[in-house]
This record gives sequence, structure tokens and C-alpha cells, in this order.
Amino acid sequence: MKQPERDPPGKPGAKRATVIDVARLAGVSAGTVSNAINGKRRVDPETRSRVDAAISALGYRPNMAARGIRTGRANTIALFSSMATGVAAGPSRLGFLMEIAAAAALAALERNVALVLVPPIPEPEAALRTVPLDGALLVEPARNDPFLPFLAARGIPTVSIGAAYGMVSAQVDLNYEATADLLIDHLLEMGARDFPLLIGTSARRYFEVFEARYRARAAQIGMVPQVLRIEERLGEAAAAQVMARHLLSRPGLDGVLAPVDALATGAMMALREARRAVPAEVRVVTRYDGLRARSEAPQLTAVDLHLDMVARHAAIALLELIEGRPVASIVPGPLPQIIVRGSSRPG
Amino acid sequence: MKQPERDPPGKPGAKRATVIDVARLAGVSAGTVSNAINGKRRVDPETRSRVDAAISALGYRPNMAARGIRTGRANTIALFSSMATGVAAGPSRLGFLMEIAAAAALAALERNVALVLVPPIPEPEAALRTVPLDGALLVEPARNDPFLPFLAARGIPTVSIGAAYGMVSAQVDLNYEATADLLIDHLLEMGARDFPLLIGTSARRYFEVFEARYRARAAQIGMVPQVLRIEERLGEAAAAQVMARHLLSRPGLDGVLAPVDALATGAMMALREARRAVPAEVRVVTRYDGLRARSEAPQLTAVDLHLDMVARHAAIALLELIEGRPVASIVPGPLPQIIVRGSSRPG
DNA sequence: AGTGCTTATGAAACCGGTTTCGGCGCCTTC
DNA sequence: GAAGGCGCCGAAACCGGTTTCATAAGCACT
Repeated sequence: MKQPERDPPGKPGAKRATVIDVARLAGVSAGTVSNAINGKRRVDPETRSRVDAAISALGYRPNMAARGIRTGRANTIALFSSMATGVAAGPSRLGFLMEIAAAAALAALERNVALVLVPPIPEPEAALRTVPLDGALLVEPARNDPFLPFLAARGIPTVSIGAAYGMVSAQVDLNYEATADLLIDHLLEMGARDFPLLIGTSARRYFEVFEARYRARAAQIGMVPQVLRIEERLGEAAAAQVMARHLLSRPGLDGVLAPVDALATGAMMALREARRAVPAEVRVVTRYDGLRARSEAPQLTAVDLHLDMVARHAAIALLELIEGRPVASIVPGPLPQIIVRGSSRPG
Repeated sequence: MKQPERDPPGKPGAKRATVIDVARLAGVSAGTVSNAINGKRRVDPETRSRVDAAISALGYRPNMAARGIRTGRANTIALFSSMATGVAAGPSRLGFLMEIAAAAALAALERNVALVLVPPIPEPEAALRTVPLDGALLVEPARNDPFLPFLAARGIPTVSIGAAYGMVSAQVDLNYEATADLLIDHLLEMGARDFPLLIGTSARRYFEVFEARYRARAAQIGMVPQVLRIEERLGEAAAAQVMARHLLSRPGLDGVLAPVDALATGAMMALREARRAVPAEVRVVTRYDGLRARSEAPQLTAVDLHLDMVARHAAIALLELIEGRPVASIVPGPLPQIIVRGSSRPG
């Protein structure tokens, strides 16, 4: 049952090399090998090079479990997603998540830390009971995110991507205000004067921010604010329905502000159904520039959130936090840039 | 620098409980606590319940690092992807990968094992030097997959999703033959008699299988085989170009068999450009039923590969393997089902 | 030569589990 | 009633690292 990992190079029957083996070969003690590797204590350069030689001669790799028992570190961070993975909730969120996951995993791996993926699960307590985690990344957590209490109870450092509700160690700014302004200003520039805001029903910061900016601007220009809330779980189809109904009550509608891509494509469906030309009669814009926005016809104007950079910042901040180094509670993120496409561009 | 994880419930100043604490409270020895937890040795039911009581009273959670040092287990498996994550390679692959990742993570988590995500990296050796892994999942590895030698060298049990090239411990069958037949038969039923096969240039089993089945059927019905190879890295745009050129040489073309969704949508672009009606004049079918296939107009006929189930099977097989239990070298996967949509359906 | 300080190192304790080994009590069996 | 077997358990070794503590060597200074 015990099967210690066998390691090259060398005889196939050999167990994996340990510090002791390295120490013996280098003619030093185990403690010195440890110090040579980790640089916690000064080691004579000459000694160090003997140790290094022994390490590569034996193909030594430290046993992380043994190390972890003293350091308390597991060298793993988790990416938590409270978004439903079901197809119903839409592969669009999966795209969003995956962009972040890939970039975060890369940044972590560069520092020899592994990223573990935690999809939404009913009982995080039970499932993660035996999973050692040094820290957690949370993607746009909802106000009542089920993972937050769990992480707080375990005392796990947590960095959120996008604003959270104060329960995290740090957050990377996704610049919700700037993003909302970018899209709203663009709609206005393109001549839209009567457009609803489509958002989800869950309590997420960016919905709140979009709504606030939308209402503020609407008041400024004397537009009747129209905030349509759609249960995200129901996705595109629900958005199409709500939009279709809304079109009846506001025939003069000339734009749509739908930060969630699935809601935007839902609106597009309704507009096609109602024979409203996009962008000639109605301009449509969304936030997340995923596959969905790009495969719509016409393609949707969206925002480049630089998710890869955001994810990288978040992972790095988290690792700093884990190392015990101070990190700003709000890490500035890259500025969003609008990508104007056919759905809002005249001609 | 040392900051042992503090744990509820109890005084916030308290260190996390250990087996020793549990043993003391239950009035037994540490060894007995261990055996009560892991069930390796018989423990009197009465004793066990005392231990259980002590565990929950103290909120004890075993330290996985300490456990791992003896068991040699890290309780993590990795999902390796050799697919490029860049936008160029297409978010479609991300969707494919994410579906698998989510399902595999879930299946692993149910068994208290974490799934770590390994995006393509230049030097797996270096980056994963200190990342402990019990096993690996490989998604449709190419023949010269860079991860394979690494995994073999480390002696890490590996399960591939879809056929590999014999270098893995086990593989979950994605039923390439059945999938190819499903699509080809469907094209024929829909009256197509002159259709090319669009595949990628990399050495992947499913390209080989599709090509073999395609050629076999073409020979049967007397169709001139037309195999178009497109570098996957270049994606949709390249497919559109190749397809446009091909259309000139075969004006009578009445179908397209493009297993990769990005190649299928590329072909759709070319067809639109050339003013060929789909499905009236040309039927188009693809394999992966992702966002891409569904957001095409008309929607693409595709195959439900039951990726979630495949991923689950793969994760479970891998965990069995890790436990040392025997596993079939080819685990049967769920049968693919065709999803007929507008791109190939008459009327 | 003796004292004090710094630097480099080895020996041993330690981390928190698991596993081995052997002992004890109790029940059969001859 | 002694021998043997079995079920249950405690003591101690063990896993492979890190960290503490003591010491030896080297050097400067008095």
C-alpha cells in the first residue's frame, strides 16, 4: 500500500532521495542542506555549491508534505466560484471564470504554488475538510456568498476579484465605476437617449455600481430610469422575455445597457424578434467581452477588462498576504477599455 | 513568521487541535484516534464514538501535511491542458476545458481531493517541482504532448480524457468512432454527397479517427475525399480562408464536416461570404456542442459528448488508480448523442 | 594569551500524523 | 488449568523536513 514516489535518475528500485541523502553526499548535516535550499540562514558559498551539486546529482526534490508540517504552508491557493456551473447559468460565466483561472494558475505556478479549482458546492465545510489551502481567490462574490463564512472561519487569507463586501483580506479593483461610465458615455455619444439597464437579481457590487451610475446619468440628462432585473440563473431566455415586454411599454427605446453578456444576447434576441435594427435603431452594449459578445450578429460592443492582468494581480497579492507581507486592502486594477463593435457603431 | 492556523470553535488564542488533544479528551492514545478516523484497524465501537465526540468537541481537522508525510499522498490531482489559453487559440477550447474541469473538480472534491489546474507552461519541471500531485488528468493529449514525459518521469498515475498514445495509465473513451459515424451518417441522411473534412494539423487521436472514418465512408459511397488541415492555433479565420478557397475548386459542395467548433464557425463565415445557404445548399456539422455552436446562425448540429460524465469517470478512475485498485486501461465513456440543429436540418 | 564577537555548522528537538510491535484481558480448547 | 487465539489498545518508532541551541573556528582587540 505504501508506494513512495520513485524518482529518476538512478536505479529504478531506489526510493526518492531525502535531505539526509543529500547531506551525506555533500558531507554536511541535514540542517545545513535545509538552510542552503531555503536561504534562511547564511551558508558558506562553497558549502552551498557542494549541496547544490549533490541535489542535482541525486535529482532531489523536497517532500512538500514534510516541509509543510513545519511551515504550515501547503503551497496551494484556491479559486472559488459561487457561480453555478450548470449549462443553465451559461457557459459565458465559465468563459469569464476560465480566463481568470488560467491567468491566476500561471501566476501562482511561477511561484511554485498550485491553483485548485473549487466549483460551487453545497457544503464547502465537508468537501474541503481535508484540503489544505493557504489562501483563496473569490470571483465577484455576492453579498451572501456561501464561501465567505467558511473562509473566515478557517482564517484563510482571501482576495476578491472585484469588490466584495468587506469580508476579505484584500480586493483587486475591477473599476466598476469607470466601466459603467465608459459604456454609458458611449451610448450617449452614439445618440441613445432612452435605454434600460439590465442587471441580475443577486447582490453583487457591480450591479449596484452600474445601477447607481445609470441612475445618476439618467437624472442628469432627464431620462426615465428603467432598471430591469433578471434572475441570472434563467439566463438569456429570461432576458429576452423581459426585454420583449419592456419594448412594448417603451417603443421609443434606442439603446440597451446590459453588463452581463447573457442578458445582452437575450436582449438581442428580443430586438431581432421585434424587428428593431441594431445598431441603427437600438445600440446595445455589454461588459464582459467573451465569446458570446463576439459571436453575436452584429458583434457586441464590450469592455476589455484585462482579466488576465486582474487575475495575476490578485494571485500575487494573495501570495504576498500569505507570506505575511502587507498588501493594500484595495489593489488597483488595470483600467478598462471599451471595444466598440457593430452593435453600437453607426455605419 | 510561523502562524499556525487558528480554528474555531473555542478561544481565538488557541492553536489548532491535534490528535494528541483528541486522544487526551477521549481518554485514548494518539494511535487509536488515528485508527478510529481511518478505520485501518478495528476499534471498539464505544471507543470510536468517544473519539468522534472529542473530535467534534474540539473541531479537530487532521493536518494533511503531517498525514501526507506517512501516506505519501497529497490529496490533489491535476488537470493538465496542453491547449493554448490565449484568445488566439479560441475561447471555445476554454469552454471545453472548463466543462471538464468543473465536473472533475466536483467528483474529486466529493472524495476530499482537490483539483489543481495546470495551464500550458513552458517548463513543467521547474514550475511543478514543489507541487505535490497524486495523479494527473490529461485532456485529449497530442502525440507529442509536453506533459507526458514529465508525468512519466515523476511516475505520476495519469488518466487521459479521450484516447492518448499509450503513455497513460488509463484512458476514458470519448468514442471517437461512434462520434464520427454519427456525424457522417447524419450528413449522408440529409442528402450531402460532397463534403470535406476540416481538421487541425496537430497529432491528436480524434483527428486520425475522423479522417479514417471519413475516408472509409467516402470510398464506400464513391465520394472524392477532401481533407483540409488547418493549424488550430490560427483558428476561425484560417478555417474561413481555407474553406473559401476550397469552395472555388468544388462548387458542388453540399456539406461540411468540421469536428472542431472553431473550424466549423470559420467554415460558416466562408459560406456566408460565398452566399451559400445553410442548410438548404450546404449542411454543416461539428463535434463539440459549446457556446460557439449554439450561437452560430443557424445553430450548428453538434454532438452531446456528455463531458461532465466523462470528466467524472476520469477523475474517479484516477482516484481508484491512486488508491492502488485496478482500473481498466480503457474506461468506456457515455455514448455520444447527436443534437440536430438548423445547420443541417431541412426546413 | 585571554576576552569578546561573528560566522558556519552539527546534533537534536520538533511538527502532527501513521504504523509497528507487543501486551493485556478474555474466551476457547484440550 | 495451561496453552493458544483473538480483539483491542498504548508506547514508541517513524516519515522528511525545519528550527533551535550549542559549539567550534576565526578574527580583532587589549
